[in-house]
Amino acid sequence: MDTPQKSITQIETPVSKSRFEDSPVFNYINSLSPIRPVKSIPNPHQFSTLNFTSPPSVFTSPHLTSSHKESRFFKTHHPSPDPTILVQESPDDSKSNEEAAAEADATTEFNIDASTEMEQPQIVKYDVKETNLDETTDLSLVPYASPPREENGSASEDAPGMEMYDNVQGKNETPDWDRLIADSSEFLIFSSPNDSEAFRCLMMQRASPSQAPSVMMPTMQPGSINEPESSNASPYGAVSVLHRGIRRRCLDFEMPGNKQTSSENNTAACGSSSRCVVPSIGLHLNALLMSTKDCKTNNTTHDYSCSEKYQVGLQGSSSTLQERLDQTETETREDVPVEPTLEELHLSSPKKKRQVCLVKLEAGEGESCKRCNCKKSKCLKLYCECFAAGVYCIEPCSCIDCFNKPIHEDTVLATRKQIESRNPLAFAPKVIKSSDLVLETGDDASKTPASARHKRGCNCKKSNCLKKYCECFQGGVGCSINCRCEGCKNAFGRKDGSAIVDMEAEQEEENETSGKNRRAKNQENTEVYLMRKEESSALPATPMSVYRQQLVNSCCLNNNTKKPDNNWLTVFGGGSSSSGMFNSQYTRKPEMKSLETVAEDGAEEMPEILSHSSIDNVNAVSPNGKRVSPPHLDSSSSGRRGGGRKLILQSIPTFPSLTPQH
DNA sequence: GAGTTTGAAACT
DNA sequence: CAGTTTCAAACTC
Repeated sequence: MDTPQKSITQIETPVSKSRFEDSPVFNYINSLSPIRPVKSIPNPHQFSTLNFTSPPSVFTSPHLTSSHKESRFFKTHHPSPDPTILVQESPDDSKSNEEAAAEADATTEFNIDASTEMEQPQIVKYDVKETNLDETTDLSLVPYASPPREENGSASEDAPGMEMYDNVQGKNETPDWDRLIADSSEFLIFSSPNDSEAFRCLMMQRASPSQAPSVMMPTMQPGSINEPESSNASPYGAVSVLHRGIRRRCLDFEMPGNKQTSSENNTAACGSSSRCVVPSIGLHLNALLMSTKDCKTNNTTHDYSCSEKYQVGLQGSSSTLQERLDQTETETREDVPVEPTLEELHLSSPKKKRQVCLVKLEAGEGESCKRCNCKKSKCLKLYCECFAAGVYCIEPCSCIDCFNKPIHEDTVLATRKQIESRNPLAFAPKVIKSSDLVLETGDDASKTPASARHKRGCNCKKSNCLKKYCECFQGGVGCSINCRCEGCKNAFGRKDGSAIVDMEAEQEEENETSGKNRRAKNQENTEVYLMRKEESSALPATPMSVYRQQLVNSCCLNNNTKKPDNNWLTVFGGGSSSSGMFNSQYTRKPEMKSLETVAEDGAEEMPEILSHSSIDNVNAVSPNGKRVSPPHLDSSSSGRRGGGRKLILQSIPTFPSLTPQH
């Protein structure tokens, strides 16, 4: 198996690059398109600062194979242009070459991960270009990838949103049409940034294929590791590097509104709890699968929500990107006031922050709000929710002696690696949230516990799986045969396979033996349950579903080329990488075919397919051996199969072993 | 907010 | 692999 290093070497080698560009295929492709290849800006320093000795991806995780991170790397970079950096840089072309070079270098550091030779030059070019963005440009409006386009590109009118690129980007560059198209669709996501940064983040995650590795890796640049996070004033070369790690984290949670004023307080925004509102992308697919709930929840409890605008945007038929852009910008500015409210809500006090988070979490936003309170684990154990979720601890965390920070990257990586070696699935989503539609369909599947399952099952003894102590319950899924719980009364589905119980009945039962407080708590649980149930019914209508599929697709497809083994992890972006910090989601169009083909039931189907498969495989490959027996919880699956839904397991990309291939 | 309970994670 | 300890979240008062 090719090591990333190998690939990198190949890629970075000028010879390799030129060879590629000179290849008949390349020439042929060029001849077919009016688009002219953009030569990378000659930059002698381009790779000079590269540090190829950067720690093995923590995330060694197999998905890190360079072959997977490439394509959209620049997107990862782009969507989250460090506002700080931008501010520091000259907004116009007056920027000195030196600065540009420096930026290019910084970018290149990121690009180490990239392995697509073809993109190499473009990446560099883009980034250099990026520095020329008018600082007044709302970053949120800048497409992840702002493919530079050729000066006289004649296709501008044909491609919606091209004007946008013109406005935002400089010219002279060749657009990568494939990317443009893809980006356009993604860009639409931002149609209403304020409506749901969660949504946006989800997409960012999706659009940040290399996020996983890059999350940590890029920040590992020498000299940056020990750089205090507050060192905004340091030369932006270092800052940019440093901030990349931070930004990664911030990015995921950063709210659109923050972006707006990013030039002023972007740094602060990084520490802002506002991020916490958003489902951290890249995180466990659980969050993705529950994402529709996010919208629902947001609609009722927050100012920003998933509105139909997304649908409009997604459909992309009624308005051009530019229009969407303008609208978005307007909306973004209009919604600015919302931010403070949320901020207040979250920052007023740690406790409060957490509470809000909890609400979110309960609503299914998953790890996005992970905030720990670790005191002894240094946030380097799975006890730490942040660490477990694959995200760095952030300011709102109340942890003590925390090592789960970008500056301790090495430690984090090492620890993570260690944990993964012990249990490759340690960082995989605990709950494989499948379609909640099961509750709705009414087919035999509904007679069985939710198809979603806790990966390993719970082991509750006293909570009866009715409290959040129970991971199944917390994950909003029913207990399964995998669970070793006692007295299971999981409202989402009992271990014994009985149908989802009526929460109200359960409630009554509980109330009879509980005091008021307890009743209130149960009410909370009930709400969670009901919300999820509601979500089920609304699932098909939510635009999120579309993205869910995209996300899932990326997750799956990205690992498509991996060796067959551990399908489950493949599905989830590769176990460890399913989490924000280590997540790797790539989009490889050609590889999407298989899954798309499978997804005959539409967007909603994908997660389910994956989930089912996942479940099967999870148990099959359970590293700790605790749950190696084939799951029998698939009575639901079979039921669904009978229901006309095709679950083609073999179509699911395989998953590479989490441990480095030898 | 302090203390208790709980069950996963880690350890032996 | 089972038993025990540690840990931090969830929960209670």
